[in-house]
Amino acid sequence: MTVKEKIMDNTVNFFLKEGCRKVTMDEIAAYNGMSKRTLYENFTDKNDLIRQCVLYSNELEKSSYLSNIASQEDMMDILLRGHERNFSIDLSSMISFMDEVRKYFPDIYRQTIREVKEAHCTMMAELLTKGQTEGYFIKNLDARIIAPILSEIMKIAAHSELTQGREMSQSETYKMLVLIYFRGLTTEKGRKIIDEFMKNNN
Amino acid sequence: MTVKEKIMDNTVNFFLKEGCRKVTMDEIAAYNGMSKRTLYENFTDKNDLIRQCVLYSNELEKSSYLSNIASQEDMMDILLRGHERNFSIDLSSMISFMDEVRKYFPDIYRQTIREVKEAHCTMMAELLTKGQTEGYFIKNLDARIIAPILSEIMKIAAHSELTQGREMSQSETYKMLVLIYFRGLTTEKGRKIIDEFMKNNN
DNA sequence: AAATTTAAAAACTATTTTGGTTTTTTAAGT
DNA sequence: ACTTAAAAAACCAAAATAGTTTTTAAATTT
Repeated sequence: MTVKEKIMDNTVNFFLKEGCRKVTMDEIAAYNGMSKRTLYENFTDKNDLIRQCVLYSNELEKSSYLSNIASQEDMMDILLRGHERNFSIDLSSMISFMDEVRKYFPDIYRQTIREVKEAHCTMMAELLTKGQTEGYFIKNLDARIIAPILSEIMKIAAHSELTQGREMSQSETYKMLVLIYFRGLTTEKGRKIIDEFMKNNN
Repeated sequence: MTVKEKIMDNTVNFFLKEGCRKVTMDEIAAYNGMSKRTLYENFTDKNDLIRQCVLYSNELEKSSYLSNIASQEDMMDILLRGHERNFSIDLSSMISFMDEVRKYFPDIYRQTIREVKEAHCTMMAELLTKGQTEGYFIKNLDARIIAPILSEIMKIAAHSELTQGREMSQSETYKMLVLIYFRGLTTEKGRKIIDEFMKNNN
């Protein structure tokens, strides 16, 4: 891991905790245990830093995805394991980070986040197709429509007012939202596995 | 239909088209073909007008729902017919109207829209339960969780950036989002009907 | 141990952002 | 049409912050 990567790895976490708008370069330098000078030797300015952090976290996600695919695992395993991970981590901080970028760094948003989203949709589409060829999902689905819907659905559980003021947990909501949607995509074969999973996880 | 109801009926449409924030009382009076004086004889102020318009449109929806229920129709018919209507009307204007109320008339939002939403969720929950007792939906579902999720899901199709910049229609998106989610809720019996419907509507 | 390199700390400036004030415009209500 | 209240815009001063430069300290090399 290069110095630059270390900085990005560190700073992404900082951004997720504190947001990127109100965080100052002094604070970032302090958080990384270095002087501003060193920071500026690695990144031309704050925009550059944020942009590269976004790209970096996308790379991490992508490589995790690739290793999942490469492992040639069963589609349903990938799905349910990913699902378990998704509602254990704090998706909402990532989402509000993204929202802040859109609002206060529109250039970065246009250039970077859009393509990150595209990448995400591409992954989803590939997974979907894999599931179809393995016989878990019904055939008459257009991946170009379903994939962005999936991205959107995942966002709601974390983001919306669904959980606020009600007596349901985020993981409960996530399950009923995402798992039920996936159940809607399944064939008999896939449904069995999801129903089994739900039986063991309620 | 009383004068007051006529005004509300008219003004709701106006609000849906133009929003309620920037529309002036002068414009509303003109739109209704009356003087401001007549308007103010029926509503104490703009807040009152907006509040009553919200309640009125909710009443309309509710009575349509009640007549559906009263007709003792098959659950799946209600669902699929309602679904067809939903993606033919312009849900998005209703949603942005609601958003404007939340933003600029928070008092009305707290007092009125919240209970409208509650009413909507109650209807959804009732429909869900009906569907369960009729054997279309799986049993192990908590209506208090599913109902608000359904409301939320319907919003996405109309509202989000899903349809923007992509080559898919809103109705296509709505179908793949809402119908697939419902499909996820179904038993064998309900699934047959949805699959039949999808076969005839693609 | 002196010299050299490296990076942190601190100091500094030039922009940006923010908070508060006044003026102007808009729109409610009579 | 008129009055009044409230919202928006324009404006300014003060604070905060990005980015640069200088100084200090510590590690490394010779």
